[in-house]
Amino acid sequence: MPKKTLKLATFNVNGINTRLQNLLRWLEVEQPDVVALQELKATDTAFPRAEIEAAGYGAIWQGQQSWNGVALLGRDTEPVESRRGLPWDPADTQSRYLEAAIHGVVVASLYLPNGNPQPGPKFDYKLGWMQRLNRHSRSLVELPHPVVLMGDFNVIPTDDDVYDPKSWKKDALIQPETRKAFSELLQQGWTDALRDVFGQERVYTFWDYFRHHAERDRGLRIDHLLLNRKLAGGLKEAGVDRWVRLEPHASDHAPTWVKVTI
DNA sequence: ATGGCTGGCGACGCCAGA
Repeated sequence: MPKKTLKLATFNVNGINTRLQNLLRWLEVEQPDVVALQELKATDTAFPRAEIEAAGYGAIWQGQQSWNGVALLGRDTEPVESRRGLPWDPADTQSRYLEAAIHGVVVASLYLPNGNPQPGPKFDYKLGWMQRLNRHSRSLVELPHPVVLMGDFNVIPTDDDVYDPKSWKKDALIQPETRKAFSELLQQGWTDALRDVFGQERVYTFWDYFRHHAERDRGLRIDHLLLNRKLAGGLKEAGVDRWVRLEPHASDHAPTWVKVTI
């Protein structure tokens, strides 16, 4: 079968309705084939289905009032849903995980809990969620099909992934327990695509709204695309559409992507 | 060491984000 090239992207939109024009403009300019969205901050009925369809994308979503919410988009195709929510905790009602087959790739859109303040119950929830993710991901990494886990992981993997590690010392995103859980996930056999492509070079995906951090490129790398063995062999390029972060009324995250052949 | 910014909720201040 002839190989095809796909652009797979993840974007924490920080409110899909608040930032719909930013999202639509990015889709039009960059034309990704597969998109994972996080932080919809919208209920299921408030999802802007018509506008997304008019832009040329099929979509599935898992909304929630006020917070969280994840979605998957396929350019000129309807995602085929394979999972909604992580297994093993029926009491967890937060909308943070959605999985589907799109253009021949198994794709997860995940919004890992922030976990602040730490220590405390929110940090415990984060670590528990990571344990469940790692348990579920073991069933995906060795699949003979291409698989990508992408989203806002809320993990700063190393001190090279933050403009100033000292100022984030107490943050849940940088704690040893957080990093250990993420490292254990990678050790299952996942490829951290941005780090693989950029090597030692600095690359960020999030810049907070304070002190003109976006313009000064003082950011964090917390949005990740993890490729299973089958997909990692086809990794060609990776990048961050930082221009989206510099637009008026922007999300605090930028779209982060890979180009792969399958 | 702290607070700086932004948005949702629902009624002006509080919470959550990272």
